[in-house]
Amino acid sequence: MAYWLLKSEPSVYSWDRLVADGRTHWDGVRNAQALNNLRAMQPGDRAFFYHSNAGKDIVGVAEIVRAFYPDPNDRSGKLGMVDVRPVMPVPQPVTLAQMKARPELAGMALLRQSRLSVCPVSEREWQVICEMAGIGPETARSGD
DNA sequence: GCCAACGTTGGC
DNA sequence: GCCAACGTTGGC
Repeated sequence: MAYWLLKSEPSVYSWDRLVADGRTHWDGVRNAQALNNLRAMQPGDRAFFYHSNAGKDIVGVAEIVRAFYPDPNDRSGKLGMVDVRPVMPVPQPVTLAQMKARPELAGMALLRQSRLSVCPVSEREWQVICEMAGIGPETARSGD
């Protein structure tokens, strides 16, 4: 199982909306690197849900429930999406500033490439952030 | 194939 | 609102 981080502007698609929807298509990704990350996702993988621009914090944990499949509306055949569902909100949102302050997280793709909207997260990074968020990593893993 | 101009993302 | 850090486009 792999770990990821999904960015979304709350004004465009918020965590609350994902919770209300119960499941959604994670589409609209155009950046080649972000698309590569999407393609690597497998059902059961976990992802932090990060609010960009407004908030700038991790507010929830989501699960990949369907691997990459092509976007039927894309003629180029390159674009695609995965399906995700909410697992749980985090008791303590973790801000970008808090993550920047942790040496263990200095290598994070999120911090190194601010424009990357779909980022990989290492197991170590996942554990550190879960701790900061007030959730046990095993809780985030088993879900529900 | 280079590179200037332009567009976009997202932190500040 | 500004701007840095990209990515993309198109003329040459």
